[in-house]
Amino acid sequence: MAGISITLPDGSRRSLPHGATAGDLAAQIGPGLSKAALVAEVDGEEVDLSAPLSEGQQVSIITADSDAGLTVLRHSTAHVLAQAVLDLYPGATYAVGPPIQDGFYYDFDLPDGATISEDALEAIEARMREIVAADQPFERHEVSVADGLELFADHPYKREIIETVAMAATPEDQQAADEMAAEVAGDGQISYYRNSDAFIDMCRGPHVPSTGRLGHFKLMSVAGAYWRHDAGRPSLQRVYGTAWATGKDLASHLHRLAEAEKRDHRRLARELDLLSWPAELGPGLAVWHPKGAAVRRVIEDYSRRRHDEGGYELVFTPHIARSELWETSGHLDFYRESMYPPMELDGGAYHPKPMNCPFHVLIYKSSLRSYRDLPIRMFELGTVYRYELSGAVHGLMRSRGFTQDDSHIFATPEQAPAEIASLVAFVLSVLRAFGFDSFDARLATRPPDKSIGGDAEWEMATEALQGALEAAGLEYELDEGGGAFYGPKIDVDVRDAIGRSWQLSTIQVDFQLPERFDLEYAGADGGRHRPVMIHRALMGSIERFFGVLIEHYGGAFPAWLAPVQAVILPVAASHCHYAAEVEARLSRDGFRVQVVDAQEPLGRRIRAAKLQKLPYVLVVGDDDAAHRTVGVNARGGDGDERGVPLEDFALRLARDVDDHR
RNA sequence: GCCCGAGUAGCUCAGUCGGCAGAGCAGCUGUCUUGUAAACAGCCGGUCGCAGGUUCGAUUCCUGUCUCGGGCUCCA
Repeated sequence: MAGISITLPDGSRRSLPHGATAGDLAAQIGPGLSKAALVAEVDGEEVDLSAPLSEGQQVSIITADSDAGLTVLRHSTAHVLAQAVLDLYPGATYAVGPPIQDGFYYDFDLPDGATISEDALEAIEARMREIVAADQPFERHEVSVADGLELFADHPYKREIIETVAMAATPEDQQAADEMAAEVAGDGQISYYRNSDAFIDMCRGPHVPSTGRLGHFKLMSVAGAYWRHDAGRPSLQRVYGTAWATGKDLASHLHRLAEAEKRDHRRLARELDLLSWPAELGPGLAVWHPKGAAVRRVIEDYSRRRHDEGGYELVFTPHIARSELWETSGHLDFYRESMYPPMELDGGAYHPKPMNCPFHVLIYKSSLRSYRDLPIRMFELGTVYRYELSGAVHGLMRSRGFTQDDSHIFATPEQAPAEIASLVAFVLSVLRAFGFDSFDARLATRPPDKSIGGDAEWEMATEALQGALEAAGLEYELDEGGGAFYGPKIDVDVRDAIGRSWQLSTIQVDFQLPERFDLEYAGADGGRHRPVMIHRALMGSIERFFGVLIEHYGGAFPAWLAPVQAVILPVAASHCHYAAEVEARLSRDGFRVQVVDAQEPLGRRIRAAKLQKLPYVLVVGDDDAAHRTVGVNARGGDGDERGVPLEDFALRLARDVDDHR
């Protein structure tokens, strides 16, 4: 009897009877794999386990251990969510439900504008568990476009997807169609999955064999979302969920979320008295309390010092400027909706600045520059104001007023590559100083449609950025066409202590502003030439950087950053005098220390200090006063050290600060 | 800006099916004088986010509005 022969990922071959499916193959390989198998990859394409195999194919069985398997699992769970919602809300219709990071969502439109409340999630989840318990098969079917339209006659969003995919006429349609194809099928056929008499969903697939394979999920939240991202289209009810391969993975994900919530900088900002957002100021505007300001000062001082050492010159510029400046710079053209409106006075219109660049350009233009002067590196902690959508502001991470650690480098085209190369190293060095050691970078290249500058310039700049990334040994993603219209850029994200990614740094080459402001330098040939301008924000904004630092450290700042480095606790009132002496001694070296007098029991004061997450609690009593020592209780240490000579502690703290611990 | 949800003491949160507003922590005062994560007692503390409406009466119901949270969009 003739069979077929297929190849496994390890290169080995297997024979199977005609008509055998990927599921049969998994079963032949072993019962463990058969049980774990979710879908298969056949000649590079993911298919259902029920798909028949044919001669000569490359087949690998995908389980939930892989990202691909997990994605399928989440996608299938989204289908179960849709089934449950359509079941529980008669008349509801569904839009799209893709897998996303950590889980999935599904968008619904409920009859009469009804909404799904968070309280309803429990009931939906319960229905989902029934569907899982019923172990319904995901059966794949394919029909023609016409039949598909009929099948989904009651579901306008699905019909729209079919129509968009099937009838893409213009390139715009084609783009929309490509996006939606992920939800459907291809090749003139509409694929859908049926997992009970009552429920079908259009989908390209593949899916797990049956709902019984799912189960480690949890519905998380409800939100509004527009159909096809368009504010003019209906607003849908989006239900978010998380799904994992095992209960253990799910539990650890939920644990991570709980940890992240504990680290939320808005919560810690209040608990540690760092800053607040008075409603009186308006959204996205914070006031820095003394303790937050103390940390900010360390951050800024460090930044200034590094820039001094790096050959930058510090500048200051005002917060508002005439609208003419913003016309010249082009901001009023392409950035107006993010700018605060003008203040009219003295016959002029003044806008708060959304960026510092034009000011630095004017400093450059204040005199004729020679090639001998270049590169000129200007640095400013420049506060800018941007009108962010009210729904977009988020603590320190997204605010309406913030201070950029902003640099603009003016260089000859020949100097630009070396400048860029040193910039990447500079950026990483400063970020590392703040305890970040894991980075993700993106190189964004020339947009295909419209951009300014010559091909040679773009190529030079892009190569320089790329070379800089490689020289720094930084892995990066290529964002083809993702650059600004005025130049290519590198964005650097840092990973924090619990693995989350934050965009901080950006290095952008700009061919535009030098043109717009007609910047020149006198070259060695005596002729006038156009300099290249490089924008660079390293921390991005001091506010966001501080927010990321708070969450990275969970509020437990290393000694060099901590707003209070040590609190000094006299055991009893009789030790207050010595405590003051210790305070004076440590303050003399510039340390940030505080005495808390003995009006409350020692244990209570220790607890209060610990809750403030201070690096050191120093306890001083009779023995210490007699021998000029301190009792040292270090954060994270096991227990306390008694009788530490005061001078030794001062040295230890100094070392911590030097080493950025 | 849009969708959903929430605003009660400085903080975390109860509560009022429309009828004098509650706790813990924090703060203050007193007692205690303390050696490594919460001493004891008492006190203060609220236009129940704001403005209208309905009602004999609104913190509670309705409308509007502001702020916050989760999303969409956008971004440092």
